[in-house]
Amino acid sequence: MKSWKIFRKFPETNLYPMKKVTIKDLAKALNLSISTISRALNDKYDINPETQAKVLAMAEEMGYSPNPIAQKLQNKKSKNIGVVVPEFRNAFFPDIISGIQDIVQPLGYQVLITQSNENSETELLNVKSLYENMVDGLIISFSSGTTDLKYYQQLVEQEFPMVQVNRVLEEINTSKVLFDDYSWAFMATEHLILQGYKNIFHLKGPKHIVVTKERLRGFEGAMKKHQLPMDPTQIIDSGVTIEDGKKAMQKLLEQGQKPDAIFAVNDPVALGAIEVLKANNIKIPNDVGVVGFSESRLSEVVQPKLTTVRQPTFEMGQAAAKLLLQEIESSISVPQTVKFSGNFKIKESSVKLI
Amino acid sequence: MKSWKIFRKFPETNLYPMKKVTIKDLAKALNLSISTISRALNDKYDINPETQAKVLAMAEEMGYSPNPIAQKLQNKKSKNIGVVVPEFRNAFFPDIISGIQDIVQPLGYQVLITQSNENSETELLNVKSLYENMVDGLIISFSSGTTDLKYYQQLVEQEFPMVQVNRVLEEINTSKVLFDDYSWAFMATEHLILQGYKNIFHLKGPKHIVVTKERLRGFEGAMKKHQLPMDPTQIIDSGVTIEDGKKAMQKLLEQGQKPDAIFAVNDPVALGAIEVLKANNIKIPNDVGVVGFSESRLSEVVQPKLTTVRQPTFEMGQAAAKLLLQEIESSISVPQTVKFSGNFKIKESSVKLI
DNA sequence: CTGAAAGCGCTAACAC
DNA sequence: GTGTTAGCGCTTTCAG
Repeated sequence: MKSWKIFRKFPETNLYPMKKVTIKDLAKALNLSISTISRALNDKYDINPETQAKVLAMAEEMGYSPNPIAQKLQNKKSKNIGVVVPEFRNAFFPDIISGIQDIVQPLGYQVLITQSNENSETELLNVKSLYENMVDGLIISFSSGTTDLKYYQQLVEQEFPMVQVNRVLEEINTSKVLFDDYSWAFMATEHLILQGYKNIFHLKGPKHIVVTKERLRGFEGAMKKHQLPMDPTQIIDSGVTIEDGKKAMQKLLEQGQKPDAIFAVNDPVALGAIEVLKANNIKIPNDVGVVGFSESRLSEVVQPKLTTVRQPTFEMGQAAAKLLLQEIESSISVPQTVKFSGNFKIKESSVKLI
Repeated sequence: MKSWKIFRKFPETNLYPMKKVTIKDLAKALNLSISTISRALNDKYDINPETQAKVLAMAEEMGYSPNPIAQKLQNKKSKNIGVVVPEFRNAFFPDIISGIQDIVQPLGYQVLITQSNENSETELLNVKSLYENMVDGLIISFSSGTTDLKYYQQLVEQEFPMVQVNRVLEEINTSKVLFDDYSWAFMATEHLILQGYKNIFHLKGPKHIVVTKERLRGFEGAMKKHQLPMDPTQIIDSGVTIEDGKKAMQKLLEQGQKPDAIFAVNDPVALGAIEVLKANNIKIPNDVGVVGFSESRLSEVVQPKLTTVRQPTFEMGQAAAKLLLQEIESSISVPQTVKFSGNFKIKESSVKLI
């Protein structure tokens, strides 16, 4: 077993490589007690400035750096925050994470990222591990299939700082950062309607995800507002990947359905649909208009360019981080919900050419 | 300051929520010494099976789970492994991470992921934090600009388990997991040549990255083999993003250059080039052929579909994890280099239509 | 087979 | 101002 315990002494320098230097070593070197060292290092009020200067100098010289493990054991605080996301194959969560880091790093917090592959068990393991490793708080976005909330509920009861982003579970009472999926799905659908499309189909995402439900609701709302006939067959179960989009579109065509527009739950699904449409020689946007919902950077690349709702992922990450820090650093904290707006990128896929 | 110290007692259950239960509590409950408890929990040889059974049962009942922080402080082992990547906006590193998790999780290791945004300072912070938090080993892929290797060299000297993937630094003597960029760049270029393209340009990546150099070398090798004239102006400095590709292509056209094919350092750059070509009404593949190098899932989406080299990212992650575990769990370990092969996806962008 | 005691590196009363 | 001491939760000698 090669382990941390191996520290070879280098005769040339007579130094142990890297941080073997502890507070004790400093104490010995300066003929002071370890508590004095600790006080100096932590800039306590009851330390003689001169002593402190000496200690700091020596610490520098000997390359001292504190052992965060020992500090955690003592303080029950780590200056680490944990992040749990279901996937990062799309740009969505990576961007959120960047936003989190942007806020948190300047304040000296370290971000530990964990990915659950849309698997609830892995997710639970990740959360437990993060928690037991004493992160000061958690930013979490749940996997699509998570139903066993016991552990999470316990964390909440215990007032463990936590905020949910995007893949939110209503039942868990923490601060939440959301995108206003309803309104923007409404708008996206309305855009199609205003462009003259009438027989609009929605390729729907996984059932239990709130985001999915909201986008569906937005779709239905817009259809209703404009009194377009709507039939359950216009809502197609799909998923979140290009593959899912392909399958859904394929099935739709095989069943002889004739949509004149598609509102997809997200961009990858929209792209899958586009691919199938193109393969079947159906022209976009003239035969069929398509609108997506950004979760990736794909919309810019596909031809025709995809009309889509852009979400401020980076800012959502920032918001989540701010809420979490607030909760970590203050004793009272009421769960808040922040809902973000996006913007609508109208491109070729939904504007008929004359 | 809300902190870990807050544990409210729930009168209904008379239980402290979650793991407040320590080895001590178990000892008290069973009237045994803490060392006996520890032995039982750790399945030591010198424990009475019956005692052990009792302890285990009680641990279960009281919902005991060990405090990993305390264990680390004692053992200097954490069953955590740290991962440092420069970015995860492309699918490349996420896929590698999935591969790592695939190997490591079944063995009870937890993966701590860290992202440096191509920033060497953040990278160093991440590594330090991971190291000080006593991960058992590190899988690292360096940022493009990293030049200060002191800290990393120290880690190596200290025989801290470490393996490099993809963004490798020659000077750092650890196991390495690589893709055979040279051969596949060679092959990609040769493919263009065999398709009849002659005036082939290479959109090159960032200078100091080995991967970039290897792909350039492959390009040059193939050109030389087929005795195609090659001029320094055929090698264009670019970057790694779509934007970089656009700029490079734009500049190239503005300078009046007339390539009949492009070999791009990666897919995003290829896509950028394609976009500019299309905008200038240059037909792909007939006027200009394009080949990329997969680092994303974009190649499937663009039109025309992009010929590209696919890298076995998941497997590379697995390999890195295996090497690292080997190093962690055995005392002797000679740095090894594993070089992966990929496969070549020939699509529309490089096959002239007749 | 089990218990007592030391110690991992650090912080925080409590003395002086 | 500084030193002494205890203790965070755990593992590991060392006795018995």
